Amino acid sequence: MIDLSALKDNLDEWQKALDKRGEKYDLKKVLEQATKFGQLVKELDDIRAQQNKASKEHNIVEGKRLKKLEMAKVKEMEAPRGNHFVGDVPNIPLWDVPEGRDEASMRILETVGKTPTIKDIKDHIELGVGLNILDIERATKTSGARFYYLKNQAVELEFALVRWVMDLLKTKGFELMIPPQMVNRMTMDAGGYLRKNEDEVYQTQDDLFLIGTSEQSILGYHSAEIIDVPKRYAAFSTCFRREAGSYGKDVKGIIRTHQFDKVEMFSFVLPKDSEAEQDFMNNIQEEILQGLEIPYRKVLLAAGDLSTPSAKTIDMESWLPSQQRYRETHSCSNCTDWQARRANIRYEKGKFVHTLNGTAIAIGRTLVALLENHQQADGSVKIPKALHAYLSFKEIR
RNA sequence: GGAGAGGUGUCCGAGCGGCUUAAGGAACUGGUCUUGAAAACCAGCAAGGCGGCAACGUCUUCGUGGGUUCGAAUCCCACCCUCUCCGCCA
Repeated sequence: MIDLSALKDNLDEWQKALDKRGEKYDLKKVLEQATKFGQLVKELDDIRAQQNKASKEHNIVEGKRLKKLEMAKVKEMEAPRGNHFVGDVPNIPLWDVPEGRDEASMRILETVGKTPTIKDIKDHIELGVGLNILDIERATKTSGARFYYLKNQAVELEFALVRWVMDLLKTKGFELMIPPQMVNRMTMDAGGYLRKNEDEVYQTQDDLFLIGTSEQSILGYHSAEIIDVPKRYAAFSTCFRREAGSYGKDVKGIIRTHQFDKVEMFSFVLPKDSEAEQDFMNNIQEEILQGLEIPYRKVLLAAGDLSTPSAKTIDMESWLPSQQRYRETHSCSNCTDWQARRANIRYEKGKFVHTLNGTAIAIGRTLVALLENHQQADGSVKIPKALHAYLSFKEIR
């Protein structure tokens, strides 16, 4: 949630920044509605004060009169929410986030690694199926589109990747975590993944939601607490995404699926440290990609591509030979105080922390990049050196 | 899933329609005393919102959400969670 008192002082500036997202939010009206709501709260408080006094004096007649007033006021307050509700406003993009959306507007910050020259490029499906480490067709039988079975060396490879990354993050000062993969409504909403994003998450009949990223459960871990910062967590979890609205996109293969495993980094920091923390996370992501010997580029997302809670997002896009283009495998967002306000996480009384989240490794897409970039002419795949200590084989064939 | 017992401030714990402004302990903070510490004694001590420079005022919060009532920690309904026992289970 955005800071209303800060909004008052920065109305024009914030409106300009928010407009970069390309969505229409009228902050002036948001402020007006919030102010009006604040007045109603005050009026209600006054009525209640009188009413409490009357009850204390056992003044039944006056009490009855005030109760009617109170109920009317409550009704009045329930009505206007909606149109310009402050809770619906996404985070305000930081100053250096470019305007617009999609490829044309994002800023490529850096391109690292030499893209491999491969004759007769095979895509990850052909490679994976040929090596008997991936089965998508049978997953369609059991579960439908956008699911897959990992098999044999791919399974070992996943465990090796997770273990390698966890070891690395431990040395970087992260606490390791395996969080709940279902969270309640309050936790999901604090993260910013309900309301207009609700069709993206799976819901159960018990009003629990399957997490789309462990970001959601880690945020909730410290909700309503005053904590010492910085605090850093590295969490392994399966992630579930409905992928509603992405019909036709990436239908083939395992680039966009309903379920995948991921190690996520999450930091709670002082407001003044959040920019540096994003650099810190980016550096780790680059260390991981370099360790995997995958060519990548670093991209500053445009405002229109930001998720609701994010004020600034930097992606790492890995080279995919079969598509001859870079595709997102890592993402890192500075959510400033937006999630912390909703989850009520402070570093001292009345002062909210900043939260950041970043992919350490997302198995599905990383597997795609690994298979395709390290494929050999005979259909086998070389394993990068960094993982050798974690595996009993140096190639998949 | 079944049966029973519970969920009260940092913790323990009383309260079961208006004497609660949530008793009483413990812990914590300050003070007296002491060479120092402990003990003893005195005082302070929940969080959040709103108004105010402040003193202060006011509202909300006794697992959560509804309801009854002028008035609810207390009564009613639903749900959640914890503990004990049984069943089931990786």
